[in-house]
Amino acid sequence: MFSRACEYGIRATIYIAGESLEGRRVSLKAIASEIDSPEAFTAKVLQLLARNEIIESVKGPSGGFEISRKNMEKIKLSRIVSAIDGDSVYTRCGLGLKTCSEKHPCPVHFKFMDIRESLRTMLETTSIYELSLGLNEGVGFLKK
Amino acid sequence: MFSRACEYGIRATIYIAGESLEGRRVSLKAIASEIDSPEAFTAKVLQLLARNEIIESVKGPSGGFEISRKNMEKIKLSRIVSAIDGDSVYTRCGLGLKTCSEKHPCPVHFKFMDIRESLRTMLETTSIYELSLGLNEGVGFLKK
DNA sequence: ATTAATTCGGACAAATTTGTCCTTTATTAT
DNA sequence: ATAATAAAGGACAAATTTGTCCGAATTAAT
Repeated sequence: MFSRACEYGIRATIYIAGESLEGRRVSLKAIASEIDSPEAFTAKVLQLLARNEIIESVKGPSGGFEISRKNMEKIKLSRIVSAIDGDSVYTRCGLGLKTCSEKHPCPVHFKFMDIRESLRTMLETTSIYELSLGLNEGVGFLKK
Repeated sequence: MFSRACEYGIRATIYIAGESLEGRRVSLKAIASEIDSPEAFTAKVLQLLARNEIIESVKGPSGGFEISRKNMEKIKLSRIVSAIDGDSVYTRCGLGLKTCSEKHPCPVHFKFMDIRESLRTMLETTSIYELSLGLNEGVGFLKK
């Protein structure tokens, strides 16, 4: 569904949000450890998210990553997915046809339409804030 | 969603089915041309499908690939997907967690559940036959 | 000012996926 | 039997994704 990079990105963002809600800024090291991802690779993903203004990064001692309450409410899952994987999840034909459309559908076009559409809706309406809520109450997990 | 190999595999199988319905066995060359895929790579995918008894292959002059009417009705999309991509589409956690489950859910688990489930249902109920029907009437397309 | 902590960014490396080429094997037709 | 045709299969190559390493830049604390 999503690339590894994207999975890490979503997990990292949710974790950062959870900590930000408690007033804590978190380091790369802590993030990679908490979401169980390779540190250096995760750094790249975080850079990308920061450049896309999904999270904020602060250099230097006591630096790290954070996300404002306002942003975690405003930013939806779809923003992260687009930033990392592009829009292929939404637009790519199920069978990989370049020109697939209502007017020129591949054989599975109408079968996939509803599923793709509900995925899109879900991604576009689910906020980071919402996803971070369960975390501190131990309802949702980001690793084993 | 699916790998390239899987996309080619589905397109190829649907094409073969469409031709088999008209009593024609088709060559690798014809398949690759008709579904607009790289020939040698498509050959590998077809081998895999044949080994999984999704299609039948015949060597020698006037050989090629075909699929019986009975099989195209019996075989569902899910068989092709499993054969080529494995079952990750069904089982892999949306965020890539090894241990995600109802009891130990990732933050998007319940958001994804319905979508994943309807995808599974769709794949498990859609037959090759069904998908090949539109083809010869020009309703569905396998390339531009 | 110096040092230490931390992200940034570039270059590289490994793994996986995608794709090609060529020889072998099976089958048909002559 | 022989030749021609087509898939099978192995080895290799290219592209992409995933992952690592290390020095540079920035910032905070002393």
